[in-house]
Amino acid sequence: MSTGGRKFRAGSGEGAGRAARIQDVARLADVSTATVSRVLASPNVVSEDTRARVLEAIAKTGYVPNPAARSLRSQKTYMVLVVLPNLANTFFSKILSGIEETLFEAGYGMIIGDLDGSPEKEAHFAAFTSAGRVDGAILLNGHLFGQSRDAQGEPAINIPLVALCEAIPGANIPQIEVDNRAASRRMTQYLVSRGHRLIAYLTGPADNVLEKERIRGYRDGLRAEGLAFDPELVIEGDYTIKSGIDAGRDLLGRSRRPTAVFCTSDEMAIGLMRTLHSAGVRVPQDISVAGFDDIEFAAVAEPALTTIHQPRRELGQAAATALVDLLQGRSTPERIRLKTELVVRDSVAEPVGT
Amino acid sequence: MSTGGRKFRAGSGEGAGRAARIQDVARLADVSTATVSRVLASPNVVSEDTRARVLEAIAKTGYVPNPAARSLRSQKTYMVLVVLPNLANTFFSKILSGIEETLFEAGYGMIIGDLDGSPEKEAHFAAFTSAGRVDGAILLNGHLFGQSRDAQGEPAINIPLVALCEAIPGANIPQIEVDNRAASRRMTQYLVSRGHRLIAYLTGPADNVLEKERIRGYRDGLRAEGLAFDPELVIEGDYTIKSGIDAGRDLLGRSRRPTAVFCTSDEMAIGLMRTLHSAGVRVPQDISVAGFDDIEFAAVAEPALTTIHQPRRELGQAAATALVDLLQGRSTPERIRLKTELVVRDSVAEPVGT
DNA sequence: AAAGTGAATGTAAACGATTACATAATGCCT
DNA sequence: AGGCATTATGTAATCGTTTACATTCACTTT
Repeated sequence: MSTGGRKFRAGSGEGAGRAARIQDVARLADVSTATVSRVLASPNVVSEDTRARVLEAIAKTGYVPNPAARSLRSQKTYMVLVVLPNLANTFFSKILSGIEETLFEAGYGMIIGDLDGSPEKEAHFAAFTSAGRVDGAILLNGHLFGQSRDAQGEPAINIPLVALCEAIPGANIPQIEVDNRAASRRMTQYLVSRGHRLIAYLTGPADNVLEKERIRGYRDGLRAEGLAFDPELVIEGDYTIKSGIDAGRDLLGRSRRPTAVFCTSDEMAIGLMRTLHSAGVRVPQDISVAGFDDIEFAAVAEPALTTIHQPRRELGQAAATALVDLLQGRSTPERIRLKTELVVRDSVAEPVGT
Repeated sequence: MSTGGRKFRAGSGEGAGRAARIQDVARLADVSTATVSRVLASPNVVSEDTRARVLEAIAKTGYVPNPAARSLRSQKTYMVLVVLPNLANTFFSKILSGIEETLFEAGYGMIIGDLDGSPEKEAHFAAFTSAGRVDGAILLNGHLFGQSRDAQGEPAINIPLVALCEAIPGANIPQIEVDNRAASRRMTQYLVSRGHRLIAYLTGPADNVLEKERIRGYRDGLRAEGLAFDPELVIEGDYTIKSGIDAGRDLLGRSRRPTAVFCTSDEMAIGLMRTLHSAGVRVPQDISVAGFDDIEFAAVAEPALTTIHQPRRELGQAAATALVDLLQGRSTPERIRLKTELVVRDSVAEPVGT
């Protein structure tokens, strides 16, 4: 068979008849379509034997409700949009997994909106959402769809939203996150406790709410230990391995070299370690490196990375649960904070001469 | 504000009126709804000034077509399902990125179906698909939804499908993949060319079509170099870091230790290297390790991993393009093969004593 | 000038469910 | 026995599009 035209939809004639409709079921069970609908939506209101008959007819016909019709009438889509800054980022995969899992159990589908740094895409997903293609959304990007507002001053998007990981300032929506500030402080203090005095800080995008929290934690930790905050020691990255590599170069070019680097993502930490290693600088003997997230690769990096563990799957689950609660008219806490943990591995040691 | 009940849908009264419908636009532009619809679907058939008037009305009302209604009537959803075995697997992220990107440009949304090893989920997505919630699907899992068939013996799912990465035996659908066999052979021969004679092979699930191809390539390579295939040297994993770690333990326990290990995923290779390193076995001096995929972490692993590069984004794009072609009634090649490349880094060296 | 053509638009019937409202049947109470 | 809940079911309007078919009008063509 060559490259001829291809269509997979069943031909118009033939046996493979159209999918069964509610009518077909109704006819077969000798009831009205309303009853069939009720059997599915609120089984308790229809009598036991009718229900049995209908269910049998459903099984026999292989009936599955047409979602478009259902959605049109009931104004629900049973779809949730998950907006994230960068799908290719390892950090998100397990979170997505957790979201998907929970959503699935609740009968919702998940649509992924990968922003990938494009404002055009953001606009698209905003339109997508306001067009009613989803019942709700989980936002991992710290934005509120450009917060456009319609003529009345109402938020343009008025479906349930949940902010995950990154709080959205001024948005009156539930937030699921970890205590970034506390975690960051904890790591900073740990580094100090190991004898470090000159601790560089490799941050993600600085305008990031989450990063603002973390850098606060870093400064908290410094202050608590009686150390001064030095802006020169702060380097801005974008969470990627590459930005870790670049930061490493920057650091190596400096005369006053820190004895430790605290990175706000494991990927950056791993990239950084790569640069250091290639330059013959040993981790942790010459420079200690700490990460944030505890992605799978952190444990198998060489040296194994000391980092802050984020419960990624649980974060996803919590966000999805909150959203589903909202969607089903239940209440949900304003803010959910999950615990992080400092996991000590091999990338941090005492600096020489301490 | 405390944890009270929350609903975000706009209240029934008030200004924030319902979204504009096609009726509203039609009224405003003083045309019929049919004309409005035509302006959107086939602008060339409506006269220039009418079109202008309608477009203005659309802009003024902020009209966005209701997807459920559109879908109900036209029997299209503009949604594509992507089924994959494990969302948490790094290998897929960039593929998904490529798919999403291409789908997005063509005006399609992407729904992710994470199988996560659960047959229950597979059934769910099959039902989901046959319920007409998506126009097509990309299958990364090497299965065809349990190939259930309806009474007529027709395949249960009759929408356009595309198999990505993993060919689906017996399924008459386009396949997008790399030449696994050739790639595997290439790596094997490279290993031999570096002086290895005892090359262990860490495979993914053995019933996997893709793995069957790869192990063939491994045997091809061995044979071409005059070496015997030894089943004892084959270890089965599941692509994860953990299975690499386990395989490492297995290997270390052996009396007849291979000088090189070829792993069919980078994640396994990295896990394996971790175990070796922890046991004091040096890579590549004591044992060489090769991977497959060339994920981001391969380049920054320690030592940097010699591996087979798969064009992941391009694979995703190709699959999405093929599917969109199908969806729009165009033809698409039966099979698309993308090129892999052997990327030589630092994890393979000559064995001592060669 | 009658007939035929083509372009632009309108009319109204689908698409397949949900659900407010109406109706019928049953049992209970006084 | 008559009225009143209560329960089970049916009737039909509705959701917002798309699109087959009909109509109108302005030109050609013979």
